[in-house]
Amino acid sequence: MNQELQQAQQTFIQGMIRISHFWGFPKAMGAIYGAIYLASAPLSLDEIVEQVGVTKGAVSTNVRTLERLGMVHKQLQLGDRKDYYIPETDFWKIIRTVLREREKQEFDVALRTVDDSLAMVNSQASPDADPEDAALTKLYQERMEKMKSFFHTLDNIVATLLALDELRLSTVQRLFGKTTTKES
Amino acid sequence: MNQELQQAQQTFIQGMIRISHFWGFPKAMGAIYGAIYLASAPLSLDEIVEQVGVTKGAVSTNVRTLERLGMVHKQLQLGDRKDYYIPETDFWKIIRTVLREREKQEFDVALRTVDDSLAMVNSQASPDADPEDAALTKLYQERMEKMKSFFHTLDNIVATLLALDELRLSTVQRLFGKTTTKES
DNA sequence: TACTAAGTTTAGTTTGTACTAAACGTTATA
DNA sequence: TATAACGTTTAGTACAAACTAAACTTAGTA
Repeated sequence: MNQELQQAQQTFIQGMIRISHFWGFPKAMGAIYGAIYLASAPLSLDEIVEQVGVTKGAVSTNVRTLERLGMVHKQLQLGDRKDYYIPETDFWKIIRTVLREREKQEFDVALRTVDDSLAMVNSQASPDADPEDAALTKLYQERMEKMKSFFHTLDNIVATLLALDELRLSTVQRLFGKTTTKES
Repeated sequence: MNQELQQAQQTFIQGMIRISHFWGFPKAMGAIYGAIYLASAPLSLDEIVEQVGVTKGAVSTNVRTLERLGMVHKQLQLGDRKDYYIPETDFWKIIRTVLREREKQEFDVALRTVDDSLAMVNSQASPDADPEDAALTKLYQERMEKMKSFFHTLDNIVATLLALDELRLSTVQRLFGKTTTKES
């Protein structure tokens, strides 16, 4: 590979590292995806090690996370014990998987926690002898209820996105400036 | 404050801690917002310290971040040197500020990095003597271009959200299940 | 002009987490 | 059945980031 290409690849991978880190994923994960994304052929674990410069162990775990998030796909070859990886290049698909695999659970937990604390307030046995407590109860109810319904709205938005099949998604794309769909 | 209310508050704050951590913010930040959000009156720094149980220094820096993100507002009182804080309770507003303050910059950086590496590929001086390099150049161009336009689309979506004023935003809310607008 | 009451800054510590190095399992091959 | 070629797991390390404790402003007050 000539110098310029190599440099372009390195810059690109640096970008992926930064993005990965920003979103709270391991930096190596971004680098690995970058390497796979710019590979002209499916990459084996050792080839990734070579290109990215982290140990096999780290690549092993990170590439597995990438697969769980639907960002890469394992490709086995008959008569070859190595695992090969190819990139998922449909970013809308990736977003949906990530939302399902990572965000959704955490949304649910957040929702549930607020629900729980609201339930605690509502289920107060004694009818607030202290007038100050009565006022506080009312405030808690209002504030928690407000956050609860906000989370519900978010949850609905995410659920809607997840329910959209690829065809419908292209509507979103058209709305906001179409992404090239042409595949290499 | 009676036992049940206190427990509800603690549960709620735990939830805020978790959410904060999940989104890559300091845990104390979530706790502090939780405390301010459930306060019946503006809280001073020392009151926050007392309720959340972290040192003044930490509260000072975290509360400043919260203010920058538009999640709380400083409220000064005449003849009182203390700073008091009240919560921003319009979550859509918060989302917009956070997008502007935090996400937007990072999006831009991501976009620029991909642009840069694509530029490197495009500006290759020599017209690829090696046919393998020529093929790789084409691949790089296609893949990088694809990601670039994806980021552009995302950028447009964010820009659109930021451009929406509150009135328009309520449309979004109505679409996906309305959030209580009533204020306490 | 010293003293107090506030918020901020900083040096040092703690802690969580990603990574390394190496041991480990497993499967194919000689 | 030993050896080699894989991927995985684990014990230990390194590092970044958040927090603590305390020094440092700054402004108002005795």
